[in-house]
Amino acid sequence: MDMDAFFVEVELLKRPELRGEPVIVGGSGDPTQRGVVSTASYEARQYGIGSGMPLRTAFARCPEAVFLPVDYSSYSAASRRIKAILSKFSPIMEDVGIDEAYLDISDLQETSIAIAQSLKQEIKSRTGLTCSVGIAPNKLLAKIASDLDKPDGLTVITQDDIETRIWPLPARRLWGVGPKSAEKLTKIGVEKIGELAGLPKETLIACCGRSQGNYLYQAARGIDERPLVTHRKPKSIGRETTFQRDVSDRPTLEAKLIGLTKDVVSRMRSRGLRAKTITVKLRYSDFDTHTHAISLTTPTNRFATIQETALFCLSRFELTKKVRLIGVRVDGLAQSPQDKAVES
DNA sequence: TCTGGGGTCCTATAGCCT
DNA sequence: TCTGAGGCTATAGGACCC
Repeated sequence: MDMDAFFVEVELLKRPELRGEPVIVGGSGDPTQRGVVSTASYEARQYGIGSGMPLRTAFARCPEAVFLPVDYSSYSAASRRIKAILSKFSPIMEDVGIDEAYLDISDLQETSIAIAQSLKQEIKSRTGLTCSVGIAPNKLLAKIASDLDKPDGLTVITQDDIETRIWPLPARRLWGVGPKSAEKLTKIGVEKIGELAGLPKETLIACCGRSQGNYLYQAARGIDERPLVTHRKPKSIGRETTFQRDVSDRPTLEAKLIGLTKDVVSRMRSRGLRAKTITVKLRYSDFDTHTHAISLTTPTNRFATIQETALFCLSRFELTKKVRLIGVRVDGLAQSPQDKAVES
């Protein structure tokens, strides 16, 4: 299940008079500031505007569009209501970000189509939002199916449909094939998923590496044995921010880093976690991006320690270029001892 | 004037150990 | 004692996803 133009649709619930207009949700909502498009309404997409595009570019393409700031907390609230509805249909649910989920309905009595229809109906009546559903034997195919008939779609794909409906699609439509891999595949003459399926595994491994090569070999045949992951432990927590204007002085970077670190530590604590490794990231004005990391001997949630470590990581950077982004991230997460006791 | 912010996973390399 | 293979961990970078 994949929500349609999710951020935009949630905004339209608050501002119904905007329906039918090109609406763009992204950044601070000010297209003269730095930021990118999170979601564009279907009207805005007609101007060639899509996710990830700089807001300034979107504005150049469609100055009459309505630009709105990202209001993450209201999307989270809507997401929670939707996930609650979904989980009533099947307890075997995998969350995929804020607006997607996989449901395992293998063991249910009703037909898949009937389940999908009532699920769509219930989401629509309870939240006013539409979604698109893909029904298939595995996650890979379900994901592609959900995308074939957007918005408000319902698509069934079976093993027998692979040659006729999957093979004609561009390889880029496979999960895990982004711009770089698509480019590599083009170089060996592959545009469509069907062409991928025509190549020996060794060729794909030579092209894309062991892990992705094996994956592509299976994926092109519609094979995907990955189970649904119903419970996930966080592996890392981070905060990063892009300055409105590039920064060249250390004190400004240090002050911002301390603020970001406070935020990270408070999120760690609220989840009862300690971290072993602290990584600081800088992106320079030319988009060159570097990190420095330090691992502690023992995981901690102590602010002073994490801040000191982050500042030390920052001190290892040479500031020969202006900085556009700074971030801090912690990983090697472990449950805090007292929470462990509570848990067991 | 380009290019967010939250993440996960993979790969390459270097150092250390057996 | 020397050399090399292989495993493991830490680090850095990069691709990708929503």
